[in-house]
Amino acid sequence: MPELPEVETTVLDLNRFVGLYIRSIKLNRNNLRYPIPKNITIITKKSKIQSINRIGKYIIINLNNLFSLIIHLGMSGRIKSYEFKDLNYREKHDHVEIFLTKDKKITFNDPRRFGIFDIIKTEKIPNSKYFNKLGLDPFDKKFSKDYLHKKMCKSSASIKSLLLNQKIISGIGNIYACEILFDCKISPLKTGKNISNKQYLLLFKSIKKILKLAIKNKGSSLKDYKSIDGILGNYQNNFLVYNKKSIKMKRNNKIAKIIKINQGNRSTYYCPTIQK
DNA sequence: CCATTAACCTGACAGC
DNA sequence: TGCTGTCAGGTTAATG
Repeated sequence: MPELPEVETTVLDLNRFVGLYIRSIKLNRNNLRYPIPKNITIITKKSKIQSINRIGKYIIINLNNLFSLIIHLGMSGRIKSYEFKDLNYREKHDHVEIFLTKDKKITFNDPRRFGIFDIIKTEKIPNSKYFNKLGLDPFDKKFSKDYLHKKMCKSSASIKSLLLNQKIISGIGNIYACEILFDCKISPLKTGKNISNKQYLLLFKSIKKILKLAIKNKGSSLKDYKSIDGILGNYQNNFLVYNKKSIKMKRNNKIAKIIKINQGNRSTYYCPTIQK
C-alpha cells in the first residue's frame, strides 16, 4: 500500500507522540514479514520517544535508550492511534500495541502482514540490513539529477522498474512511479540508457513535484490507507493515469487513451500518445 | 545485468 | 448466498 507520501503523512501525525514514554509494548503475534524480536518489550519499557523520522518507506522511532524501532508498512500496514478510546479496545490485525504515557495507545495494524516491526541500535541503522543497500530518499539533500543520471543511464532496465528499485531511490512505489512518468511525459517502457540528459532533469523535477503534491494532500487512499486517526488522503483524486481509462489532453481537448500493461508483475498505467 | 515467476498474506470485488 | 478467480500503495529469492 503505502509509498513515500503515505509514510511521510504517518510520520508527521506520529510526531505528536514525541516526548511521551513507552509504558509497554504488547505483541499479539510473534512475526510479520520477519520475526518480531521477543525482547522488544523489555528493551522499550520506560523508554522515551525522542524523535520520529522516515527514510524511504521506513518509519524510524528513536528512543532515548540508544535503540530505534524500525517499521515498514508493507502493502496493507497502518499505524493507528487510539487516543480517546478504551485502552483494552483493539481491532482485527492490530498485531502490535504500544501503550504510551498520558493514556495514549498506538497500534501496528496489517492485514496482509508484509510489514516489518523491528528494533535495532540507533547507531547501527545505516549498516543494518534495511538501510545498507537502500538508495537515496528523494528528499535527501544529496538526491539530484546527476545522482539519477549516474545510477540509471547505463541500465537496460525499463525506467518504470528503475523507479521502483529501492536500491536506486527509496520511497517510490507503483502508483507514484506511473504518475511521475506521466508528469514528465516519459514512456515507462523506455530503458535507462535511452533516456536523454534533458529527460533526466525532467524526471528529477517530476519526482519531487508529484511526491510533494501527494504529501500536501496527505497521501492517497484506495482501500487500506488512512492516517493514524482514520482520515483519508486526497491525492487519489489527482491521479491522471493510475487506474484511469483516458485523459483529456490540454493541447487540443481531445481524449487520449490510457493503457494498462504489465511490467515485472506490476500494473503500469500510461498514455502512449503523450508519453514517449 | 535483467526479466520473469513465485512466494509471503488477507480482503474486496466481479461473475457465475 | 455461496463459490471461484483476480487483483491490490511491497519486497525478496530463485531461475533462465
